[in-house]
Amino acid sequence: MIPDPESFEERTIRLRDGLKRAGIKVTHQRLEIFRELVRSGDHPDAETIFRGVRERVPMVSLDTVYRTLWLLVDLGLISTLGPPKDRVRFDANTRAHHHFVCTMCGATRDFYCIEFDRLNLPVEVEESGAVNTTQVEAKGLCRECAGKAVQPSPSE
Amino acid sequence: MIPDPESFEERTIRLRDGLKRAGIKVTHQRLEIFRELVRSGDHPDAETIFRGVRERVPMVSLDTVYRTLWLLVDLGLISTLGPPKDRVRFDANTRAHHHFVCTMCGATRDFYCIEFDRLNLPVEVEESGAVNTTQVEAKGLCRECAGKAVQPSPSE
DNA sequence: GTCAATGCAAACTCTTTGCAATCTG
DNA sequence: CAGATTGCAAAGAGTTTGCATTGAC
Repeated sequence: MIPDPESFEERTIRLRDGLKRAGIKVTHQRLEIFRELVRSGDHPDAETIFRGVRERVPMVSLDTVYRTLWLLVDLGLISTLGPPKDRVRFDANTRAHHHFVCTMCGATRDFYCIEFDRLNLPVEVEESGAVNTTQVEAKGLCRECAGKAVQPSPSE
Repeated sequence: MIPDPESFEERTIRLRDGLKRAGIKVTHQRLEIFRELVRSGDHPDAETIFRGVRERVPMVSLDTVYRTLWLLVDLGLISTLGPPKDRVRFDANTRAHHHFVCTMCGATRDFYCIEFDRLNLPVEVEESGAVNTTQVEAKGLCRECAGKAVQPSPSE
């Protein structure tokens, strides 16, 4: 089982480093919020992180959790699942299919590829649960956004 | 280019059929909301669908759009992107990785597979945009949910 | 000591719900 | 015609913001 390519300690150091490099203060709350997120195997929402952090930092408030998480997203130290700040989106396609997702605008288009419908997964995945289907998400810039050609803030 | 395995007309018929079979009335609004969703190549949120439908059914209201969309989701005629009714979820893992997602509780765990990081895509995908990375989402039941062993309503 | 960061509470946005009027089958 | 469905408006949830106090550097 390969749970993590980076240890807990390594990640904490990476966080401190990332914050300092951006000239941002390393507070107790930020550390604990990040650690709570790292510790959680699945990918929790803000409220779940909040509850976890509160056990060690009882004074922490939910809005600090939100602010910290978005700060870390902006710094590229963490990310969100799916398009950032999602509203619910709907899909009229009930067939097995895959998605092209624009990382800029979030536009998502279907494509088909039978091979992708049931990919051969690494054995460790079985530890998480029983897989029924696989779906590929191809991420990139859609034509419209590529046309705009406005590079978002390059982080490095 | 294989834009759609099913034509617009076929899908409309499928909708009528699905509604009737469930003993649910086929209203003008439901038809138009569904058609608007089918027409849209990317996967719109409720408000976008609302704006589109309103051009042809000016009286339609946003809450009807929501109600209809969730109705169709319940009937299995459409689906949502990502876990239904999502809050924003966060990911502390900045490395290339893939996800196991539980279709029941939404728990999402990372796994690693270098082959999946850059899959060979069908050529038509290029029409949507320039792909940078590929990410695999393996869907199934996590151990906890499998333990509960409560089968959700089997649709067929 | 200075200025960013926090906690609180109120605001905001997206989504859902209750009810009388309307429309489908 | 009966009962489901709609539109309206108001409520609910999740998330964000303004401001005085607290804490990191």
